[in-house]
Amino acid sequence: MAVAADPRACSVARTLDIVGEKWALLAVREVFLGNRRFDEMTRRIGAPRDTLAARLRSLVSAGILERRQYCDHPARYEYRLTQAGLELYPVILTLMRWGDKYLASDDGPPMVLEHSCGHRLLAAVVCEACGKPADAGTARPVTPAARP
Amino acid sequence: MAVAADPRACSVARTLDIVGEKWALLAVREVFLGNRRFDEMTRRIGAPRDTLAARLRSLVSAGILERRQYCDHPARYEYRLTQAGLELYPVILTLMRWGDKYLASDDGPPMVLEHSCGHRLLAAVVCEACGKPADAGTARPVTPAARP
DNA sequence: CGAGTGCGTCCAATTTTCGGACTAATGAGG
DNA sequence: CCTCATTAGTCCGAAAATTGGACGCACTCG
Repeated sequence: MAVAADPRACSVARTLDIVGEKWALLAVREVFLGNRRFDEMTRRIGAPRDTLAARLRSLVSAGILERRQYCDHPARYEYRLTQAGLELYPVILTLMRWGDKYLASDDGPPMVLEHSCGHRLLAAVVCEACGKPADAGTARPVTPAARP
Repeated sequence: MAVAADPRACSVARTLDIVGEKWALLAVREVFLGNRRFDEMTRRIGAPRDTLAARLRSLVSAGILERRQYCDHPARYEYRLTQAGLELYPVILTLMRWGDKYLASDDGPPMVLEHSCGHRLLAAVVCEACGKPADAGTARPVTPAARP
């Protein structure tokens, strides 16, 4: 039998290497909320400027944000979401939903996604076939069969 | 006008205070995969034993995991998901899906969720009313109206 | 007895984070 | 002209967290 699998190489771990840190995801949240500028972000997030600057650099180099000049003379930059960044929405939404449910939320969701039909959008776990939302009860984790 | 809102109090930030760190979420992933024991976790996750021990303690005190004795004499403990922990599944799933899509995944998803009907479960953004999955195009972020 | 398993703790060295001060370029107000 | 405010960072020293490896203890198995 093979030796015990060393650190699992998995998509969750790889993703967390990039965004698995408080400030990173909060920076992405801020951009979603429309605050694309460094100063505003530090204020709304509460992160040390130093740390946020480092985080933004790594998010840019990971292709999640794009640093774009919006003013010439006192060259100023802002951050925008790339396609990859936009698709982090479900991650942020699921985190928010969990927090809304389990952590006293005296202020409610900081943001709401609206469907074209005008209703709220939620991040849910749904069945590929039925399309129906699944409760924890109806779900069953399946570990990929061990290779022979 | 009020002074610029200090660090936003939001569910995303509160949630990340607890699980917003690589090892924490990876520990939860391992328990989902059925590895409830300390030693096995350190091996599969690749975290320093010290750090993992600290993370497990904080996950327990946050009510996400439960530390339970499974052997008397050489008192041994294992970790199990509470209800709150179980409901982190969507978070892990969305992270996994993002990683599958954007980070070269030479090994595929490390786990699959199965619906009671036998099909795969996916994390999707769906409309609260229609229940239909929404593409990025049909979604529009709405910032809560600024209070007067 | 000696080795192995399981769940941690302890430690010293390194790395990160923190928060406040500081810079540089520009515009606004008096 | 002089000063203050804005914006996007950088620099710094102190404090905290992380790391990896060694160690401890309570067993069991052969």
